[in-house]
Amino acid sequence: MKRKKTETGADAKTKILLVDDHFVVLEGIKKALEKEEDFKIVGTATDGRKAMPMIKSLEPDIVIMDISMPDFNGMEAAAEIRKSHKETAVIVFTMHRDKEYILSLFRTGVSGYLFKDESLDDLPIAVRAVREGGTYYSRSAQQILREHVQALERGEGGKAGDMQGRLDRLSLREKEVFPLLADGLSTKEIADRLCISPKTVETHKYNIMEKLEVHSVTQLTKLAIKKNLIQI
Amino acid sequence: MKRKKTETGADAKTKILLVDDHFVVLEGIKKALEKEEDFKIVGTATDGRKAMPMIKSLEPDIVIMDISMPDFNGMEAAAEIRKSHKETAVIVFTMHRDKEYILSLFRTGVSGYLFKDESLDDLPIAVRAVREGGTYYSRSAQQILREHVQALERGEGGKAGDMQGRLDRLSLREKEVFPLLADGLSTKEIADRLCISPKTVETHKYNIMEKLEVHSVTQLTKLAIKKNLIQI
DNA sequence: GAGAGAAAACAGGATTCCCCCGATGGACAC
DNA sequence: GTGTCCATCGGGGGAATCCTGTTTTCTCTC
Repeated sequence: MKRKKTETGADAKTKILLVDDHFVVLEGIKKALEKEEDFKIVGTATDGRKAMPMIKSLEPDIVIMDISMPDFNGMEAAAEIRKSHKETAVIVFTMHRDKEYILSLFRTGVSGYLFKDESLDDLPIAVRAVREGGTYYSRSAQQILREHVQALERGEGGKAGDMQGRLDRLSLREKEVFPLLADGLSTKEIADRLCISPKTVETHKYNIMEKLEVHSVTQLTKLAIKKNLIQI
Repeated sequence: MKRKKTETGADAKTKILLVDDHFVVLEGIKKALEKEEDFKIVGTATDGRKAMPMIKSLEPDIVIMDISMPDFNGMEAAAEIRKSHKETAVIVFTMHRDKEYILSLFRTGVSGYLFKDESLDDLPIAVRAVREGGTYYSRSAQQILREHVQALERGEGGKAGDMQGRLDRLSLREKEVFPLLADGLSTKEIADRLCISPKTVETHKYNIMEKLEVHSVTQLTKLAIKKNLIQI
């Protein structure tokens, strides 16, 4: 994504949308970015679901978002954005140092990855890098990526990240049903929430269990906890 | 803790120490409090261990801190502060809505409890309430406390209300069935393993769910993980 | 632009399991 | 010996399960 010089004719400010379920984090990011004159925070949202229509209407250049959020998490949202709004770049800003996350989000094509417990000074730098069409992965994230590539080059990885691969193979809808299921909602409750038939939910459930090769909901729960899709 | 009118002679500003492992949260809190003229943020720390000497040297009136931090978490830090620095009040600012946490911290005598996903506007209000010697629990935290008190008044909780008490009340056989259940074994599998009828296992299951006041196996799973009865 | 493929939605139907209640017999209590 | 708790089992209705289908709508592909 190249810097937009349209709209105002001259250098338009980089439009940024913030997505995080904690207000305090939204405020913290705002504070770090507001002093930069070439940025403009066009909106904030507290989960992925609320963010999607805002991306459509506000057309931000960059979305900065967390991974763990209620209702439609960062993994799902990132995939959706990369699919439906290719002009919008995604910077992930999270506490999760999980290799699986970083690799998975790298594969879906997020442009940046920074950690909440690292300095905020990197954030404007990351935004500028991404605005110019580049990427910015924090030192730790980079290191994890590098180690993975090196492992692959040593031929250790052939089919590594086995479970993550299986998780990635879930369809969008399945990724939506999975955490609800793992959190203990009944077929009917999920059906009501998604406004579909219980029979459909059953089918999704069946397919999810097939794809993940598990045979009980509790294994699903443990998996979801491990992947931080639900909280304990 | 009454407002200090010492030191500067006139109305001294309320001295506040912030403790959170995420810089962005520290910045967010700063932003929410800096505009208040009667507050002064005297320092920040990223975990409980680093915070303790700062409390000793800076003598803050109020410490605002998270629960989950590396090295010396909020629970431990709160207890230590209440023990060694009685003049310093503690406000917990966290994402954890866990009843256990709230009750436990209430017992150790923290003065405030607020959630990260709720409005930041409450934070200055809480600080003022605590400064004047009062307490401030957010709506949700209050509700959880209230429910607990009401349960006690109904005589439901001799000493309980907390999950450990309920766990203790499980019979021997139930304690045996519980982890198997939580680990995802079917009724039949458990029956085979214990050499009893599936129907008996069902009854145990029913009673366990009653005693623990949960309504799905996944909640059982989460509980068992939390109590380290099964591995993820 | 025809065809292949995946995704999402739903239905049928046999089977099994789950939820809730009731019942029995043993142990220990006092 | 009457109470209380524990472990054991059964019944019945309703829900979930496991497959196997069908339909529609996309998106690639060639």
